[in-house]
Amino acid sequence: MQPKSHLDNYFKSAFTVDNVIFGFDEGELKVLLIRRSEEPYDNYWALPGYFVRQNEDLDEAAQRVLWETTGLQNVYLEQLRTFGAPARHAFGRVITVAYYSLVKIADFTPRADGLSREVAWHNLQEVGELAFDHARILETAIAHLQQSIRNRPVGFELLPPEFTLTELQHLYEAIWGTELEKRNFRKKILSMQLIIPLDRMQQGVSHRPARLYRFDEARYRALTQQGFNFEVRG
Amino acid sequence: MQPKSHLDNYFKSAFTVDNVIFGFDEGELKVLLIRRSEEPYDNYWALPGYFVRQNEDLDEAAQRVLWETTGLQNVYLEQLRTFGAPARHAFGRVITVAYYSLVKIADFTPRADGLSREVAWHNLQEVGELAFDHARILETAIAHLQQSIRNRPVGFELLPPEFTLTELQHLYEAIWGTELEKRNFRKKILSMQLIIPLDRMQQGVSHRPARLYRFDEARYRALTQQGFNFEVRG
DNA sequence: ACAAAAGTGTTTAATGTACACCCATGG
DNA sequence: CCATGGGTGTACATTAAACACTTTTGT
Repeated sequence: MQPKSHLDNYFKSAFTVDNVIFGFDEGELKVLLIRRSEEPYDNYWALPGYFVRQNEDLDEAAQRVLWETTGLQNVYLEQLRTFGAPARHAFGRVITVAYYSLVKIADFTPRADGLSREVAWHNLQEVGELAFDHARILETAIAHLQQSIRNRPVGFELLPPEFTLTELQHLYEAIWGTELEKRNFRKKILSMQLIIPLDRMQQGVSHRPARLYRFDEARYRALTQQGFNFEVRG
Repeated sequence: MQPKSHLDNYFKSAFTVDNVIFGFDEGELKVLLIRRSEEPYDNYWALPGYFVRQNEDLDEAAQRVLWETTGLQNVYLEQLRTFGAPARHAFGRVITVAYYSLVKIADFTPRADGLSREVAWHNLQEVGELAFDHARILETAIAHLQQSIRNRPVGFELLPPEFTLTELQHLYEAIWGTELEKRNFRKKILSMQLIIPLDRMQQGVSHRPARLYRFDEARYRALTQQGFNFEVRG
């Protein structure tokens, strides 16, 4: 590093990452929030996030901070957008890079950690006031998710490796807040030939067990490069 | 401001904005680059960008910096993505918020300003080595543009207020690098009822003058809120 | 045998695709 | 009167949308 004096004034900012973790469980779309244990906004519900360290890449930081605030690990995170209004943080200039993700709640047991008093899944409708500009970040994330699931198979990256068609359908329904027609949904999804039927079946349900499928990632990459457009409509 | 000592270490970063300005002229898609007049990467071609001031919002900064480096003003800019690899800047930790835009080249006369030696439009194919990670930022912007023009009427926000259908079609063709069928393109665009035919015609062309249209922004907002999906295919 | 969700096919409507000619203007 | 791009309609193929019943399993 060889700082130049006329630039010194610029090296006085901090930046954070904030994670919007959508959880999908029993057909419900939820968001993971922490209750803060630090000023400012001590005790408020907030998105799990914290400062990025000097030698850390943004994606890494998002992973680490999520781990430190909620105990969640190895979550697929995607950068959403950066929020940087000058007065958004009381302690100085802090811009935040927002990430978002969608995980299957059953796979994760979040717990409060050093940087939070409490961690909980909240129904999207029941989110009250949030710290900082987190309400706006959350809105942006919801809008982005609804858009992006339309044209890219986001769902597959976020569902468990093996899933049933009904689970996949419920995911779309939860995100869009609409109902889809079972036969048409299946026809459309299967016609893309992007998911592979497995020999395994659902276990331990008290009705006819559904077939499990997995996403054909190799084929998806190949098709995408040829200009293929994955598209599911609401 | 009431800085807390245990957080002081975090307030040592700087952030910049970098603008990917796509220009559209005579059916060609180009990108606006500056030749830097400062270390690091003195003399290299780069995206127009600079440090964000302490009391400036990000969107504002993008506008200002574009003005200072190229003389361009009132350009529609949209946030693209933030790049923050720890070693991407030699003088310290600098993350950059990338913006992108598409302007009609004829409307703007960029000129070198205080922060650049030279400003020029480059064909996308003829961009050589760039400063910092700007090549990667440019790639990301291209991919994003190709995607986003599919589902949102980005073109309208970026074309001049009055345009012909052929201009609109050329825009799509330039971005996707494909040819579109004239009749079908028109049918599709007109069937959305999102553009309004004007009484005015093109002037000073040595062939039948084309009708001018303008985008119906109010109707677009109304439809979008009802879940309407603008879609044009390549 | 019943409850509960899985799974499947066909008809109709809407949309996309391919294609060729006349029109208005300037030079 | 010629060159140039503007503008249009129709037939055919593909895709979306609507809709009801049979199958498999656990209890």
